[in-house]
Amino acid sequence: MEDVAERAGVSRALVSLVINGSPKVSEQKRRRVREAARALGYRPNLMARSLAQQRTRIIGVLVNDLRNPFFAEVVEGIEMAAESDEFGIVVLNGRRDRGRELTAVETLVQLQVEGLALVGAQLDGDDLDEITDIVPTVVVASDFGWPADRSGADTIVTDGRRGAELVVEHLVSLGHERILHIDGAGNASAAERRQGYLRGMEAAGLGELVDVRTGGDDEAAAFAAIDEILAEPAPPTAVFAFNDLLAAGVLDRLDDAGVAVPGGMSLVGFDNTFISALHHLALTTVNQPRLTMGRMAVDALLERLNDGRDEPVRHILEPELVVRGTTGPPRP
Amino acid sequence: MEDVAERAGVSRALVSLVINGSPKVSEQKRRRVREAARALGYRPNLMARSLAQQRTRIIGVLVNDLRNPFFAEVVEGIEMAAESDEFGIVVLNGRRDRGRELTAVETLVQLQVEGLALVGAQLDGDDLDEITDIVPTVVVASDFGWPADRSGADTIVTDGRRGAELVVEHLVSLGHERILHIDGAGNASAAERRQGYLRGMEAAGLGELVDVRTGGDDEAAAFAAIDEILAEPAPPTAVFAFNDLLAAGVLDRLDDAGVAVPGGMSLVGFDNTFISALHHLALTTVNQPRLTMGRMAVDALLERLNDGRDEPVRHILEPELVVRGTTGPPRP
DNA sequence: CCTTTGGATTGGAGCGCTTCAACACTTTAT
DNA sequence: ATAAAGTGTTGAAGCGCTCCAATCCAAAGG
Repeated sequence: MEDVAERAGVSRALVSLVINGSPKVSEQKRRRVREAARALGYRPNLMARSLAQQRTRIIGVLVNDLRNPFFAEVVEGIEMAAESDEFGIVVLNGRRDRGRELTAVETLVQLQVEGLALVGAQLDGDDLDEITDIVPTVVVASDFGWPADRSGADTIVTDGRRGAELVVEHLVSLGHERILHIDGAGNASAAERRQGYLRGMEAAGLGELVDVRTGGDDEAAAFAAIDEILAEPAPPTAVFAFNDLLAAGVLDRLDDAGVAVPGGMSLVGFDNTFISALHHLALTTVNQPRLTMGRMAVDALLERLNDGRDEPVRHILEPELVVRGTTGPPRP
Repeated sequence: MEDVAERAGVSRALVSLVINGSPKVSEQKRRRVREAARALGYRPNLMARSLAQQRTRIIGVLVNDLRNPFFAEVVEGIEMAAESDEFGIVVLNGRRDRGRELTAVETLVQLQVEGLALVGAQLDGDDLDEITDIVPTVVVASDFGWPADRSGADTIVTDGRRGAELVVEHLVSLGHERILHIDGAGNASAAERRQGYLRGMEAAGLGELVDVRTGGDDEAAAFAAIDEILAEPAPPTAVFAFNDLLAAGVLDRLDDAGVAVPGGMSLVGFDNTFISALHHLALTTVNQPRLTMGRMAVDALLERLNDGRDEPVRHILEPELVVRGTTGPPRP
């Protein structure tokens, strides 16, 4: 910067003004500075700038698992929204490990991010509590709910309970009764969906037939559960899986076992990732508006940053059932 | 930091030493500093540290498209490798837009990243050339090749040409002759694979039957091409798609048209993403060792950073054909 | 007892930038 | 003509940290 100033015959301060597009600089000097900068290949040091400015214009994003297309798309939504508000984002990947998530958050905080978006985080309420004290935080696509969440974090979720109810209603309307739920185990959204399933079953008068098995959040997690139920005397006629990835795993296993879908078994996923749309899978699922969620997350953060909002906010989006080819009437 | 020093009754310099785990600090003071830091909730400012230290220990990652699971996994590989070498990474998403890629690189450079990994970048040789002058760069999963790449960048790729040859050989061995290639359009790896296809066809004495159509890199890109060929009098008996995503799109379209796979048409993808492994797709494809690629990318950067290597290096990994269920003998 | 030695500690300069008060110079009002 | 009010420009302080050279102190050696 020194060099640029010298070459342009001005002070360092003036260079700074030009770089930052200040209006109060004469055209002439502006040109000369621009030219000198180009000639010297000058690029401002973002670290130094942030330090001096006392702000970074960076939003930190912690994502549960980058390989899950659902999360990847939420992140894209956040990225696009941030970009339009002239914020940058730094994405860190928790890789499904709470410990890693914790250190990632620590890194982001030390990086001085101005806001934090936790996408599908596995942290617990205490963690969240601490984090919120340090930096404006929005929780996306996972719900700590009350009382776990006594923090000041904002929340952007699709209503997992409602989504699950929609699934059950759909299956019931097709005539299913023995509906199995393979859940998301410890996953942050698992509890909500499980609850929705239970309520849906109750509401349909199927409380007796409730059956929940432990799953997880990827293809492999479903195998054991499916093997189990197929070995039983009266297997369910429909399976509601925690998410699309899991559902894909279920489909594979049913395939192996020679069970037709939906002829022998109906199957529903959750998230409406592009996978479910592949015709060969044509998975009935529940849509979550990912891009909107990203947008809302950034907006929530910005309201705190710019408008000084202080009270936490919860946005609960409506899920939408997407009926495709893996659901049909129960086998006789 | 000032406050911590005061509370612990030491100088700021000492606090710095403790935070950075210097061995030359008495146990007693170390404890007092630690305690003061905790009591005050002190967290070092990474920006300030980097500025003072004149290094960031950050590797910048520019990724072509986060939604493509292939890239997501390469990024994970880079992340894991970086982590084990005590580097952080900052991931920016080009979202398939060269302009965005350019500004992303600019941002990363200004962030003072110590190395740059371009994953599937669409930049051209000139761009790359400029970038390499500024920061150590490794190109992963896309190959600019000579002479486009006269830069000093390192390259980590799976041999796309060889991979494509393997595909053709496999199809030929099954008895196919009319083999169509739907390419990756402007995608950075498209040229290599196209070339491999051409060479494979030539080698099999099928030069006359070569047929390449323009595709892209996601599901939708294949639709037009498939509609085209199905309308022709003598459609091919096998399709080799640029990547798995594209292949999934092809599969969908064939499905719509009532063409059985592999009965009516054989189909091969590329990348061996988890999608191809889904039994319902069971896509024959070509594997790329993603985690290894990430590891090698980081190693390449570190060799430049630590060992002062100066000459560009090219690592070309062996692709591996993964035969699944979408390939079989041609229809009669 | 005084000097050496070596480990522990500290002051202060410096990293590259922003920003604010102060200054120089024009233009306008009086 | 002089004061007042702009315009453009600059010097210097400060952002939070690191790190070097200098200093301090206690133990060891003579």
